[in-house]
Amino acid sequence: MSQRHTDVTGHVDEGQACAILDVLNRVSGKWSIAVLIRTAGGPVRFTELERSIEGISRRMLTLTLRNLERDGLITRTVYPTVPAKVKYTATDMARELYDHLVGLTAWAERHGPAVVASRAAYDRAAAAPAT
Amino acid sequence: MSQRHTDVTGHVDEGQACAILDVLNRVSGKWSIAVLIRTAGGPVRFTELERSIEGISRRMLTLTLRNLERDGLITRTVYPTVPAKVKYTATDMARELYDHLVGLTAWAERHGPAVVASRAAYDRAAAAPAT
DNA sequence: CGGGATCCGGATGGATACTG
DNA sequence: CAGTATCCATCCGGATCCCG
Repeated sequence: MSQRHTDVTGHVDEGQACAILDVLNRVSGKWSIAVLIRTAGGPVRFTELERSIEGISRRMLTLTLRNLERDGLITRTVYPTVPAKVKYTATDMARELYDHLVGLTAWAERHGPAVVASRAAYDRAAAAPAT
Repeated sequence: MSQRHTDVTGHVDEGQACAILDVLNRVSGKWSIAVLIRTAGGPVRFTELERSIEGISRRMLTLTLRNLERDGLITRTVYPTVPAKVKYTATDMARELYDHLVGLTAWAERHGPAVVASRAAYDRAAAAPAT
């Protein structure tokens, strides 16, 4: 993992793809990023997340939190009060990761329209009869 | 899409997550990145890809290429020779995207071990009996 | 050679009812 | 409040056969 992945020609080897794919799979879940965003600013409670994420089910929120916690991207803190209280916070590692993801957003904003257009054109061509 | 997604406090809104997720889903396929890497250097033939990607099936290669083409990330060129010949090349847009993905690799290399460790610790704790 | 069509299994994600 | 358990729909990816 500490070896270089590019040679003098700038060519990239297969390991590169694996590394990228690995981190990608970690956050490519439908809700992972939403959770990361909301926990990056400090501790947030379960219900807070459930209400703010709009559309997420209890189950998916739990699963997402579990996976992120497992990977060390968020920390879970339980307050043993009478009505149980749990807060989640993104770790520094996660915040750093998120910064990189923001770089992707820049790309999305620059080329998003082009992608949409390309897609529309492609679909139109595919739907076009032989005529 | 051209609006800013962060306010003065640095807080991020929901649109941000959608934008990231959008581009993420585009390349999070199991083979997309592998194809992108190989086509970034110039035109590559279908069979070339099939042999170099090792483990990919004809179907998945086709599907991956189709999706990337649809999104305008690769261009497809058909040479109407007797045995049909087709070449694929990553577009500039795709190369730019790939550059951002490389940034994620840096993160993966820095924190990969930590993630693996965290995961192992988590699993060990989960497997531990009540004793 | 470069695909398309079909079938299939596993993983992913959603809805909801139940619980400490 | 913060989950867990269960059931179900969908999608992704693989294998295989067929076609121009």
